[in-house]
Amino acid sequence: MEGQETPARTDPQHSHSHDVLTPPIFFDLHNSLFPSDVGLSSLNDDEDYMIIKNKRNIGKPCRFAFQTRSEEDILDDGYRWRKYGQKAVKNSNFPRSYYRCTHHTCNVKKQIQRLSKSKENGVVVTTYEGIHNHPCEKLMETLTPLLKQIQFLTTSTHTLF
DNA sequence: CGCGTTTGACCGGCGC
DNA sequence: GCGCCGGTCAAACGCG
Repeated sequence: MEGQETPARTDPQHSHSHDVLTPPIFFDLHNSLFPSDVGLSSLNDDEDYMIIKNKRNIGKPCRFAFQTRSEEDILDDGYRWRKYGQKAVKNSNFPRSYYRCTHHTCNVKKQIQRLSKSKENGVVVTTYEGIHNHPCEKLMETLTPLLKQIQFLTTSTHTLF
């Protein structure tokens, strides 16, 4: 077929690229924000982010989360992760997976949750917890497109720190 | 054989 | 106190 004008596939450069949809939302110890609830709440009432407060997270390291759109669940952030759990969550068709950084002495964790409710099909919520105490393995060039998207979104919209 | 995933058990917090 | 729900453990398994 040489007249392929509208193949059903999405856009080029895509299959394992992630388009960043939201700026990273930071969660610190003081205002007790839960990024995983961001994904859940946008699942529940299909609305904007609903901030869930007054849960105890004393001693929890800081977290941040953002959404991307991709066919793949895992976005390559340059670190190596080992999966240590997967759970079905309420009001979601897709399970949530739990990853830990493979470096010993580094206990950074992340959650990956795909949301399928509402029209937001193919949106993945990635939540990071903690700060790496070792350098990234991959070259920075491979991460630059992703970082540029995040930086753009951070500066062009108002975020809460 | 080393390393990562899978998967059910387990556990602790929270609400009723 | 009990049951639901989310997070973690760990043994078995898979794969290079």
